[in-house]
Amino acid sequence: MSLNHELADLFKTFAAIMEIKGEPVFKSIAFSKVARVLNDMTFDIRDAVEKGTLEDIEGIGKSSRKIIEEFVRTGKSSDFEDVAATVPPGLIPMLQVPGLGPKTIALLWKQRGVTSIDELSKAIAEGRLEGLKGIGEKKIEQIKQGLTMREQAGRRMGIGEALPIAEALLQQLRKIKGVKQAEIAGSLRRRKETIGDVDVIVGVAKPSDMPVIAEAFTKFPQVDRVLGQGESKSSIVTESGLQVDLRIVPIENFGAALQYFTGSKEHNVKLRGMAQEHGLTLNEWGLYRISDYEKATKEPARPPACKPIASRTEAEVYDALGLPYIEPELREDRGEITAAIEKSLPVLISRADIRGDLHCHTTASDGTATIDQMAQAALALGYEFLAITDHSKSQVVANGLTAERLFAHAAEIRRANDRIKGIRLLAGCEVDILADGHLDFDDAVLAELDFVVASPHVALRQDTEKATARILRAIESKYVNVIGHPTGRLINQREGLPLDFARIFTAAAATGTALEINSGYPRLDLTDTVARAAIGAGCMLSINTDAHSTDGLNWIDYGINVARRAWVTPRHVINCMPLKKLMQFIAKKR
DNA sequence: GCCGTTTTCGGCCCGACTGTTTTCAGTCG
Repeated sequence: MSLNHELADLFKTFAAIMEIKGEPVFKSIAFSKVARVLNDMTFDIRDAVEKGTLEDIEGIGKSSRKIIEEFVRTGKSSDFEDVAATVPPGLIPMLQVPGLGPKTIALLWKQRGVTSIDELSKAIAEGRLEGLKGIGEKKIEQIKQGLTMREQAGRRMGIGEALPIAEALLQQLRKIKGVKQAEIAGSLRRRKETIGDVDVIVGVAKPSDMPVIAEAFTKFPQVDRVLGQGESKSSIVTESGLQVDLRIVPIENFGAALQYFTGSKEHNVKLRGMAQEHGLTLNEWGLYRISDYEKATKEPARPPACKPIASRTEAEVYDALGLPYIEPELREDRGEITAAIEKSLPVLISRADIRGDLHCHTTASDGTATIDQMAQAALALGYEFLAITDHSKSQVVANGLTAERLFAHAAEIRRANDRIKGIRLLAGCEVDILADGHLDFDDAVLAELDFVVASPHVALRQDTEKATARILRAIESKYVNVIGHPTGRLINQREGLPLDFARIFTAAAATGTALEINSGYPRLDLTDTVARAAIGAGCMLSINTDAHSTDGLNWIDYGINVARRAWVTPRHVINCMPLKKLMQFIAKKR
């Protein structure tokens, strides 16, 4: 784990301890924010310590600066250790149990001596929780369920699994009578790589339809169990273990609800702060004048009885706050609100900007489709070019090509290129970057190709120095056009190479080597924050599917999602270049 | 604890739901 992440964990734990100790809530919010900032950061926090610029980073103040400085110097924080010593460490994971919050945890600890999840289970089994003030029978049952849920849920689900499930539910919802509009909200709409649960918003014309729809939703065939159902809200868990929360609102309030539940929480906190500066208040029902809103009568699950300034669409809400529309993928409180105020939001890349795929496989190595089939599939997507990049010889399990087979394959790609009209096929290879940075083929072989992707596949547990030197060496090869899945990470499965990105970016930008956003799930490598730092450093990116079948080419959307979260525009991506410009990009490096 | 084109003090986002309660506390997103 990198130093940044170690520190982020420290601040996260620090914040949790403060919550349990009942310290003023804003203190723990402040430290949680420091944790988030550290997690999102793409440079080494050591750099800021050395330059003395720590306090220039938003969210880091005097206290957290001291903690970070001491930690960088000594590998520990005495402030943290002092506080941590006052609370049993087993209490912190208890915060992840649904239904258990800091107040209840403190109560269980002080009144019943419960100091860990295991002890909590035991205490419940032995009936030792009875007689606590504020904890009744139902609460105990809720905690019990929370404990089993936590065991089952474990980690967050990847977007590649969650999105298809959510979209199927959406289609079913749209067919229910009375549903005027239905959209995915939450982190899934922001296209985060993993999600905790799915939020779906439905707009209705008639309030009387709301409970009917809430109930119909709980009867969908893929529902495994119902967690709760109210007037305007239901919560279910699908057979695949995905929690889905449905909220139903009058269609007039749809935009405000969609905005509110899309988040992120941090983005919304900033927006609501802005609203207040204008004498307005923003909530899930709409944007209101504070004076109107305070006088209005309010009922649960119904909009307040006063006229909103904006509520029908998200665009109206942003507009009324004096902002242009902010794309969901940007709503992470990573500078998008400032950019919106300054009218400098990026025009994000979209599917229509992609002119071709530059990394895919055929039956020549481990793909399932032929050159012709892949070419036809690419044509059907409207592509102008496709690079066929089968594996090199080290990838024995993937039927990697020897130099002789590669030459024959390249000749076949070129014949296909002559035969198939309307698309340019590039004869390429995905060559292995070996552990020491050597490529799997020497220059004489690579010189025969039109296009080269170089990727790490083995030795993915190297330290930063070795791993960085390895990738740098590949970047220096004049035949390498793209570094494929640069870190080798797999979501929820493998950390990947701990690269020193600043050095990688400098070399990639200087040599004209593109860095890949691999669209294949669970790769999605580079990640959003790293890709954003890459374009900030002047690098070109390449968004590719690494498809092993014709269907695989459709995964491009997942790579585009990452790119959009990274503030990427078409001019940052070589797949958006017209063919002629792409060929110039390749030629320039040789 | 952090922050500041009204500021170095005094704010810091908001509502629904649940459970345990007669008016509120805690949790969640």
